[in-house]
Amino acid sequence: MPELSLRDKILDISRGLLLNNGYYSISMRKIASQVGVSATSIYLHFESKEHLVHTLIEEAIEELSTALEQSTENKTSTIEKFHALIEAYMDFGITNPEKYEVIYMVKSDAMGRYPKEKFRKVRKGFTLLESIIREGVNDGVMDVENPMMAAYIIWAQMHGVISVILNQRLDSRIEKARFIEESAEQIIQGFLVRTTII
Amino acid sequence: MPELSLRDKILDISRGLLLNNGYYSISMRKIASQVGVSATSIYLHFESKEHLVHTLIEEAIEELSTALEQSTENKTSTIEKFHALIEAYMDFGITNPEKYEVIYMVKSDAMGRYPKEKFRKVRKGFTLLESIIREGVNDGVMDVENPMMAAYIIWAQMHGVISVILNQRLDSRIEKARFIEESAEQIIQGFLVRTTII
Amino acid sequence: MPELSLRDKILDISRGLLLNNGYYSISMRKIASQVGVSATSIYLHFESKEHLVHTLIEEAIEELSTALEQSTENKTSTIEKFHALIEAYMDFGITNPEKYEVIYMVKSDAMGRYPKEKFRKVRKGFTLLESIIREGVNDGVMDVENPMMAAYIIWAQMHGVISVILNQRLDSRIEKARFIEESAEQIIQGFLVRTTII
Amino acid sequence: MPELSLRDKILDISRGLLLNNGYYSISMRKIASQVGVSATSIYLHFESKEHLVHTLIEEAIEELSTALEQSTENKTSTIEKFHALIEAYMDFGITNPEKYEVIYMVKSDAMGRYPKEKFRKVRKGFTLLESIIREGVNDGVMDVENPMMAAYIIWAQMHGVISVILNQRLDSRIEKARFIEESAEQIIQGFLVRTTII
DNA sequence: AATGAATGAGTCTTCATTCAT
DNA sequence: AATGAATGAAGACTCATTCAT
Repeated sequence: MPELSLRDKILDISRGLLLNNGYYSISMRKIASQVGVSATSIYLHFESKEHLVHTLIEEAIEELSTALEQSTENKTSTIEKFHALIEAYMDFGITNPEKYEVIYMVKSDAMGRYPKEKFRKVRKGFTLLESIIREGVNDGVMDVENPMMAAYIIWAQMHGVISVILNQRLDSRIEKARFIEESAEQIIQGFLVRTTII
Repeated sequence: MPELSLRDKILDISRGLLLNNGYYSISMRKIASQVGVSATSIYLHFESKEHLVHTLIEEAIEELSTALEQSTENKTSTIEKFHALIEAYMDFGITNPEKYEVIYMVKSDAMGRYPKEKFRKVRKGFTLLESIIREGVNDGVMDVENPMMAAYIIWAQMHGVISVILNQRLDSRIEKARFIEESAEQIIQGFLVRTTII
Repeated sequence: MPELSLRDKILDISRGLLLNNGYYSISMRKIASQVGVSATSIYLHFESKEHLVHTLIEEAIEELSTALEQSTENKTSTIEKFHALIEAYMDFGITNPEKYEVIYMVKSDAMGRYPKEKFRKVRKGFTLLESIIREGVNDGVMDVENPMMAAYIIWAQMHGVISVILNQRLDSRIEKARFIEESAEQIIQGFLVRTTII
Repeated sequence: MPELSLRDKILDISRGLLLNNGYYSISMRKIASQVGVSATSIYLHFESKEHLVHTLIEEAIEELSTALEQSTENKTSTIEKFHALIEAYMDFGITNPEKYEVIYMVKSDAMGRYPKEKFRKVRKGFTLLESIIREGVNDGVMDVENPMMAAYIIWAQMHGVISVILNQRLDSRIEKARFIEESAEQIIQGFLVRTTII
């Protein structure tokens, strides 16, 4: 039974607290008190609040990135990869709300700018999507003029769908699972060649 | 040229500051200092920080709501209305970033719950979209099973597109205007009947 | 139907508010808001918060003083006067809690020292008590060595009884009216000559 | 010579400041500045101003309670106990003005209600007085109809005497010590059987 | 590896008072 | 006689951080 290290406990609690209200919603005291240690102890693992939050962001990016890469690994056809990648992204957002939102906190003026070079890793998943699209175009299964643009549009749409769910903006009459499924389908179909059956 | 009233100046500055980090990112002091008055003076116009933010939200909702309604007023065909509504929404988000984001701050646990009855107005624009879709289905120009679901998907997609832009996540190689245009087109096409020319 | 003047309304409200928590418990704003005028308006009648409170004290002292003097006016025997004075004092305290307590606020460091010369009027009632005692000693009905001392003791005892009641420290099993009555009787008897019947 | 702990210093200073004007007269800032620490430091020992004041009240009640109990411990006759208890109460009030007054601050609307169960301890001393009176009645040395009522009257009278002194209302021509002594005697005599020598 | 004590700066808010109208 | 706008000082309290142990 591997005990969570203090460092990881701190990250866990912080991530949870962060969800509510961004950078300002967490305080070293609150984290410490929830973890069950003194506030001072946090400084043994993170040199500042900013460092702590940066770590959080870094790990979330890393995890999302990995999830995206793995999703396509054992897929062969382009369409399958396309499907898998989109599903993986949506899945990550829905099942890891805190981690997903943390990635989108980077912007905040509150904390010192998140180092750009670290942020580049987010683009890895993005590049993957782009290359799948290119592949699809080559294969003749996807109908896209500008693959990079398409990748951005897809990403934006997925982000919108996840946001709506995470922010609990969905009408109660709509079933979450169906909404996700249909949204994904809608996004995907928008970029496939329309095979019209005469 | 009528001077902006102090009340309006306060709202303006607050809206700007709010962009950064939600409810906690603004402070009465910061607002006051930027406006150029004492912190106390704010209380002559707003009874509390919460009241101030609620006012901000209320005004933003009102404005978006109006923009959406007006957008379809002088349109005749369903398709035109559909186009117009989507364009109006995207436009509002892009040209009024602070107001757009303020509307999406409602959720925050930080401030006392935003009164539900006021929030209902947001849904007005939404209902408008839904009814246009129903109209389109009747007219045979839109291919939609569940109009409410479709409306939500459209809304989510638009929100995603706007978010990506407002959060400056767009690659510098992509031109903003084209991105908006193509995204809108993509969203719209996804719900129209595919008139296939054989 | 003589309308209360604004000045008097202010005094009335202030006196009520003062009851709770001394000098700091009232604020010009609260008074103004309860009276239904702007805070500024108070300054048309009182030059400062201190002046307002001083006025309150002055009027309360005046009123108590008058009540004590009148109580003995139509009494003939010394014993009757003694009884009347004690009853009047207790009565004033019980029926005018705010006024009674205001008199005892003088001490407070919070406001500028209440001018001593004005405070002297309190002593008028006191002197009256003392002279009645002297009279009683002369008449042979009161058994007192040092009249001034006796007057102080009587006064202190009455103050204690009133305080206990005003501060709601009385056990609920004790009836207020009986407590007052018996206390008064106890105080009085303590200073009368014991006429022992053999 | 053990240095006073910061906690105790804070309590000491607070008690002194409290004398002036009740709950509102003390401020965390004032206390801190007099103690010579930052205002923040107070919060290391007391979680709030209310908690601080409650502690003050609790300790004062405790101390008075103990003093009263001890006063009668090595006394044998009822009269002795009666004397001792009254003397102890008066003594406590005169020698610990701040502590005495703190006990009587409980009422204040300003702070959150002082927990009733803690306040019950005040009544312990009171019950002691009542039982001594009952004993005296049994022994035939005290002339009292209703012991509880008598206890309240005695308590009220003592409180009056102490208040007069603490509020510096005593005429300068009257010697404090004699006033206390004579008041006590007056109170005591009022409840003893009058042993008349024919 | 961990903590209690300490603090300066900042949080929202209330206060008495002034001034122009 | 009355007020709205304005403000500096002060209120309780929280924060991130440091330091000695």
